[in-house]
Amino acid sequence: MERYNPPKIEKKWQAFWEKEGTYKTPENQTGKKYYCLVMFPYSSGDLHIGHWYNFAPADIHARYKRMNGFNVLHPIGFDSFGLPAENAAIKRKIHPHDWTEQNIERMTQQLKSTGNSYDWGRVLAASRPEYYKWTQWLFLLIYKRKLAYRAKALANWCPSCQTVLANEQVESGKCWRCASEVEQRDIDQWMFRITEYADRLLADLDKLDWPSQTLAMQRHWIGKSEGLEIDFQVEGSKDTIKVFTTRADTIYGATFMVLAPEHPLVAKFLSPESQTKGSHSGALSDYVTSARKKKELERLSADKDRSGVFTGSYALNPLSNERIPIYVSDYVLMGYGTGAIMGVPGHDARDNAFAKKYDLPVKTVVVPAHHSRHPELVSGSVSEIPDQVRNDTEKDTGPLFTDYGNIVNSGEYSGKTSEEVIQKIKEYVKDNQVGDSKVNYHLRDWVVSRQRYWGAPIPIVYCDKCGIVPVPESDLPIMLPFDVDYTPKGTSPLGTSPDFLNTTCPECKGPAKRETDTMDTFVDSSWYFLRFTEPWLESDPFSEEKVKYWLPVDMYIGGAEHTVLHLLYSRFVTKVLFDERLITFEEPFHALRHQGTILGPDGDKMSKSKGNVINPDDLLETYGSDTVRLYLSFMGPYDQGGPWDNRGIEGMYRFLGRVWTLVQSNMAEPEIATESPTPRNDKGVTDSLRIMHRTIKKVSEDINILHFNTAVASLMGYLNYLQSRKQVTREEAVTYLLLLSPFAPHMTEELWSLLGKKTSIHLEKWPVYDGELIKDEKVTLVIQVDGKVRDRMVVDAGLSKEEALGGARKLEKVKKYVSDTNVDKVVFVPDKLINFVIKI
RNA sequence: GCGGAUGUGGCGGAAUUGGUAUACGCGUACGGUUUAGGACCGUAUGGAGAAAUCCAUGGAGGUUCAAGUCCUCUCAUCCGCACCA
Repeated sequence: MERYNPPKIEKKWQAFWEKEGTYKTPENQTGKKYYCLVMFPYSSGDLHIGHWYNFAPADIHARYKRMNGFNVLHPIGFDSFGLPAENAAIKRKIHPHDWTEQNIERMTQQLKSTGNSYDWGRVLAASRPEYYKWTQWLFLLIYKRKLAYRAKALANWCPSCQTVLANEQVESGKCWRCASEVEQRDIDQWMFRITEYADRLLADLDKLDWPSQTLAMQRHWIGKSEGLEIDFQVEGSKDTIKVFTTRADTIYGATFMVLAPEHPLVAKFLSPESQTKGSHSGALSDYVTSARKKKELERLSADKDRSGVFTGSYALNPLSNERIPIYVSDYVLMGYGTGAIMGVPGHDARDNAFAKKYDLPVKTVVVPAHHSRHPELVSGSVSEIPDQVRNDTEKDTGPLFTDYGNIVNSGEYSGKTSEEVIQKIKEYVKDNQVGDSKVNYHLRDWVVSRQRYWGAPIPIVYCDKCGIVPVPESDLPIMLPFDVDYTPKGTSPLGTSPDFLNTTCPECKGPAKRETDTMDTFVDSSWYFLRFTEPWLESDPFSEEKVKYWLPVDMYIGGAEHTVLHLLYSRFVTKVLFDERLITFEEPFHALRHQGTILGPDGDKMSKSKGNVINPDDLLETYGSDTVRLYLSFMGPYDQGGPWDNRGIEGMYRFLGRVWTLVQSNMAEPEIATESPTPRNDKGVTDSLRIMHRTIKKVSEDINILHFNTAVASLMGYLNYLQSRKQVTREEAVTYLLLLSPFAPHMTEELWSLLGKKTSIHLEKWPVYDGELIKDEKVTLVIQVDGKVRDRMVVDAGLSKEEALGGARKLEKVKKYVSDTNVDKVVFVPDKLINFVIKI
């Protein structure tokens, strides 16, 4: 018998599969389908252990589905546009295109060495014209539907790299690359109107089989909040200040107003005519200037210290008619709501802190509901929650109470609940035209333009006569020019290519200039799952018929870091395509799972500086892909990850070695190497048959729900059994190899062929278990007295209560505690336990 | 602060509907095999105790004949978001 030599057999079978097209996606679109997708990797040129952990278990799942008769689509591709290519280009003096293609080449080799069952005929790369042509098409479609627009928007700007940064490239206010402080700049940007889909994106989350934390994060990101917009009149002026509030019930507690420094009215207060009114204008002007200059980081870190300034003006509360001072403070953000708030220090923590700092009055208008029987509170005759009716927590917070409760000190509204008063005030402001209902979202429109080279050019032309003109679809792709100066200089590199920049207007044929920004790479990845259904298609981005068959994705597996952006953008794009009637579904990913994070052996996050990085290429050389796949499956729950254990992987190698030996020892004994089913003995089902069918059941169910660790444990248990018996029938060997084949595709293929099989094990049918054969004939009955285990009895399954009791009472250990007279009652759970409950 | 999770041997972790806690692997110990080491095979392995037994699933209560599992409170760790009015 040859020794188990993974490098040799793995290369052999990888070549075989490629030659035979073993994993080619079936073209017939009849029968059940299964689309198993992993998040296509960025073409970094290095397949790290995190990729393996994402891809190998996903492949195990896909293989299982394939063997269960599904038409499986399990593709791979490259998310190959993006900033690192430009950085590499500058650093290594190699063109981003060449760098990217080299990386794709190298990663392809690495991916092939995993043994994953990809259909290599379907590889796509976002940076290739045949793909980005259709990304541009998508842009045009979104533009046509009036969901793309150009507007000034604040962008993260790195003054050192001279470029705009995406939000995810800003780490606590600093550039991820050079750690310079990031500035906010107003730049003309292309935006997608994702906010128009906010409600649908929120509502449809309920349809999805996604991890709860992912759903929660998307809900939070969309951040729907329902409230009222209410107008406050500025005293002695025609101006009104509109505020947004979700707590209209607290309006009688408003003792001041706050405007964001960027609020349009602030400029008015600074105007010469206003300045004559008071002495506040100098301070106001200084404050506003400094607040506007403040960098993102400072504003964020200023959360403890409330700063602000009085404008000198007053506003009138539309309900109470009270006169309240107007302040400016940067704790109010222009970007949310109306950029103005009513300050309710009795019932909002931030307003409370502000009031304390500037010595503004705090007024209690809501009291906890459990004090509602306190007559003074109900009548509204006290201005604060009396100490004697406060509980300990409330005493700590002083006059601050932020929950809903009962309304006091609020005129005709006193004595009602918060909910009732919110409703009443809504009616009041509508009737009197001082406000209306309003829904706000935290979700912002998606800024899709990037002032960078390595991305898909935005297919727009600027013409002096015709304005913004979309490029006709027939002119796509707008090729990314090769010969440009892509060193960062503050404007888009595409502008340095005159051939690219200068064009003719598609409408008037006059001279025009192209848009020089490229698209956010998240646009590339927002639709790639559709393209996989027919990546070679030249006439369209996808065929409606193929997409109808394959989509939505049945199982989407990838890192939790894409929980918000990629997954939200893909959902948005899918809904746009649905509205255009190009597809028939509204959600792209039916089931979603995230693999956990693998930590270094020391339990820390892997990093080069800590030297705790596990390199899969080294593992491959030592143990082979099958061992790595098995280890990744076995190390723990898939969504949990955890520290790498160098000794653990040794155990997996040993396990495979034992399988290797055991299956081959069977072949040396032809007399038991029969393919006929294991015979039943006279008594019925043999142990070996029962254990086999139980293993089939357990492994099948576990792979189906991605519980790879317990599936492997059960395969190990079965192996231990077979090994203890010291002989294996051919049927057992065949079944064992089939069950193991998704985990260890190379070794099982080798042993399969050594068993004399001529076709690939991976195209075989998955074993089916027989429910009748897994039932026990003998069961262990647990005998408890007062809930404590005292003994056990092995009995025939289905034994009656009477018989079981009779047997149990004869046991010595039971007799010690149980007499004929001291039993209060007996609990009997068939085939499980007897519990004697003793009289007290 | 808000949201989502997790807590079980020396370690990674198992455990349908509440019903044998610690499957499987790692490590360790002893034995076998081997010229030796490694590899391999076998046995044992939660803690205390001579034993009978008792104690153990972060902690404290509760429900139940019975709780890792259900309920209440609490502590710790991880992740995400965060001046969102």
